[in-house]
Amino acid sequence: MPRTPREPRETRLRQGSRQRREHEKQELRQAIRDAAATLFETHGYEGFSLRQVAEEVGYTPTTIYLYFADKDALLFEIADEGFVRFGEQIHTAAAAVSNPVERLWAIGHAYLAFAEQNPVYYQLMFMQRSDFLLAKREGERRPRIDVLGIVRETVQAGMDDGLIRPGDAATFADGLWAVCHGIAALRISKLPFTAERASAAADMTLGAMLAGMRPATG
Amino acid sequence: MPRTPREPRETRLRQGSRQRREHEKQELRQAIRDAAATLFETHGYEGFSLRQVAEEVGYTPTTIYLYFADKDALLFEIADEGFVRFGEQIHTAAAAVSNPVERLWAIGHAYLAFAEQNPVYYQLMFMQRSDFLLAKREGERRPRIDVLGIVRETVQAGMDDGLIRPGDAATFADGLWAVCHGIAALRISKLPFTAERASAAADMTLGAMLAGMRPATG
Amino acid sequence: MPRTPREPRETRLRQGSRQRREHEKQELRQAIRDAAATLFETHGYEGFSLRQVAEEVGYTPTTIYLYFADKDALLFEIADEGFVRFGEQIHTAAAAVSNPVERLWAIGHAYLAFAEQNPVYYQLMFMQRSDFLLAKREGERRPRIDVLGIVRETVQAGMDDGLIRPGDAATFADGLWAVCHGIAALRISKLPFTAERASAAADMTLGAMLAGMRPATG
Amino acid sequence: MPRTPREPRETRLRQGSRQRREHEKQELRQAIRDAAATLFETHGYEGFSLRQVAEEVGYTPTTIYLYFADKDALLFEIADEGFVRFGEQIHTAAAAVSNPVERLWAIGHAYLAFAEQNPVYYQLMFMQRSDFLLAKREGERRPRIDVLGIVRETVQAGMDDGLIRPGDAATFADGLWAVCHGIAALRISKLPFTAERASAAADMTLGAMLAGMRPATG
DNA sequence: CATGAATGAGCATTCATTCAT
DNA sequence: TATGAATGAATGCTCATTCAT
Repeated sequence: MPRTPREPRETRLRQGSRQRREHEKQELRQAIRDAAATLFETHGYEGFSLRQVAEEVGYTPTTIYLYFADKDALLFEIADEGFVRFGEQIHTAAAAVSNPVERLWAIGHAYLAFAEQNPVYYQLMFMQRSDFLLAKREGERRPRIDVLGIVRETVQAGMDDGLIRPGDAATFADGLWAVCHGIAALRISKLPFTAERASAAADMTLGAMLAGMRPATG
Repeated sequence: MPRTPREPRETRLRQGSRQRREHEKQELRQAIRDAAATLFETHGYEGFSLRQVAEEVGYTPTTIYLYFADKDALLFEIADEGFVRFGEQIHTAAAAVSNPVERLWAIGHAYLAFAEQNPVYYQLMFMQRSDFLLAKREGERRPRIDVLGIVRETVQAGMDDGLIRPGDAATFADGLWAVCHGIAALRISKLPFTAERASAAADMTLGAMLAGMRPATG
Repeated sequence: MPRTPREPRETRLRQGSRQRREHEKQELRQAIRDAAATLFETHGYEGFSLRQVAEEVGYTPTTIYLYFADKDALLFEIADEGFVRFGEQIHTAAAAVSNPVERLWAIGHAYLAFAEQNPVYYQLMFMQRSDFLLAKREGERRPRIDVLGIVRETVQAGMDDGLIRPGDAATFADGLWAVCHGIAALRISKLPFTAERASAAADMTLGAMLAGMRPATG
Repeated sequence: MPRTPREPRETRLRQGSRQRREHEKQELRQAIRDAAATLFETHGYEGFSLRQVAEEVGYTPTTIYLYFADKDALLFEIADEGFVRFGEQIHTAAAAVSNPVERLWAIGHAYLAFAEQNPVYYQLMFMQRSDFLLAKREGERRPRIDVLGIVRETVQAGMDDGLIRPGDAATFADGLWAVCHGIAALRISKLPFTAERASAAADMTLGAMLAGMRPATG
């Protein structure tokens, strides 16, 4: 068996060490994000400070700046992570059904499920720092899924198929967004909306808009 | 850098105090509230500080504490005033029409008009400090109008009259609230929703829920 | 003896107390200025911080802001004090002699004496924060003496009297200023200029400009 | 506020490092010095930081310490370079004329020209860090030209030739230095001295000292 | 009723420097 | 030779709040 030429030992070590370090680095980076999200949840957007994040992860405030350029960059990255996850979940839900109306139901439920399960992210993405939503960053990492675009297309398809009363698809999509956002926001704002009550209101409202089609899920 | 040196805060305060004699004793409380409301509307929730309120009314920060327990109490009164105005506007709009469906249309439009015209208040009341919504403070002065209750009753009346498809009136009311809040919140969060687009989405969605009844107002 | 009507005791007390307080206030204010000047001398302009000033006077950094609006205001006030003292000393020296050339000698010596005796002030006024020199403040306390103007007038008088070779009085005045500033600045910059050496150079140079007139003072 | 989030410092550094391969090993020291000088000229004394220098040359801050003991050492080299250039320019100007008085004129103008064209250097060398002027560091590379010595010798020659009124040559030289430094410093301190006004004052004053000899240049 | 004086906690950010690798 | 990770010390400034008067 021909001996596979190997890198000298030292090089291997160095590479291994580099990988490990890179790994540790990514871990701390994630730890910072997590701590930030936690604190964000605890103290709210206003009472969220880099110092506390640093203390939470057990590092000096200065250290945070080794991983994130500034407070905004950290927040943006959290939001960005949220956008990606959000887009994926919506996309997955939408892809599971083909009938336009059922797909809109699915999207609506996925939207609300995301907000329910990730209130911190949702809050940052759509309530506190909605400016991130459109911010074009230089180093934009992963392409974001255009949720509103998907909804519009689906609405248009539904109208074309005669499943949805004809009208302006964009406006209809906006309406769907508003409904979902309204319910999510009321939930997050800790208004006296139990999950069940929110769910009932959502089904009721979406049902009215989608003309009595039964929800695809639950 | 040739920055014109500022006077220390104290001096600035003293100058402000010259303007104050106009206020009679008991009017001070109201003056504080007014100044607070103005500043709040100008600087928003985060940029709202007791010191600035004090400076604005021409009194010492300490003095504020003679009239309000703390910053939160003052903030609560601002919100409270918002709730009162909000309730009045909704009530007025609702009282103008008797047909239940038309009344719901009217309420919806009044709701959105309030949010559009008083975004800072709306934000405080329903987004930033929604905990105020139900908080019963000792100093609660005027009884608030129970908007959601009115909506529920109106929905129930509509169902009773056969104008609205039978169902749970409370849930229907929640749905209406969610629609309105969703649109208001998207507007306020500066998402790319022009007033026109928001209006169209509102009419579209309310229209779907209220089964094609025409809006009472343009 | 008619009893001089007196203020009620309480009022007298209050006034006394107010005066005392005002006095204490002015004392602390001066203490801050002094501490600032000291630190400025020790650490230089760059290494001069409000926190250190606070520590020096034994108060919290916050307290400084009760007396000065910000760092710049404190520095400005120190410089301002310097300008006043500077102007007075120059003016006094100038007023003591009437012959224009002797007066210029006197002014020159007074200038250098001020710089020698108040290096911190001189440095702030003419080297580090020369922007203060022309800054128009709202609350300008005392009118500053226009030293350069006096020099110009005196030069002009000297030229009119045939004591100084005819020419542009303003340019001549600028030259005198440059000479004095040069010597003062070299001294302050701790260049290897003993006081004697500086004094000799000053007399030599002024002597050349003022055509062999003997210095009015030592 | 929709601020485009920055990359963390580390990432920025890594990008810079791509450009670096061009530097050969031993040239790095010079590269650092060059970058430092540029940054120093751009940001001035206070705004000059090792991190920025490192970023500029595409290396880690730590690396700088392999070439320079600390920030001060790097700063010293910048000043040193300034002293060399300064000495060369003065020397060149002085060598161009042989008559002592003309030579002094030439030196004076060269002095002021250097200050005018390299204000940041002049400031560092003669105002901010005049302690460097005499400091003998180990790494002192090129012998500096003894400008003051040249001036003294030239003055002495002028006195010997009967062109300058007899007196102490060293004191006369000090006076010339003071005049030039005064004008340069007033210019640099941004006092309201236009270049023309400074030039006129210089010619006036030097003229008085050098007894009416015409300037060698312009 | 109102103030003046003062505080302690907090904030984002930058910097020079060190140490193990 | 060079780096990556981390730190500790600063800085200017603002804020809500307290306490004695």
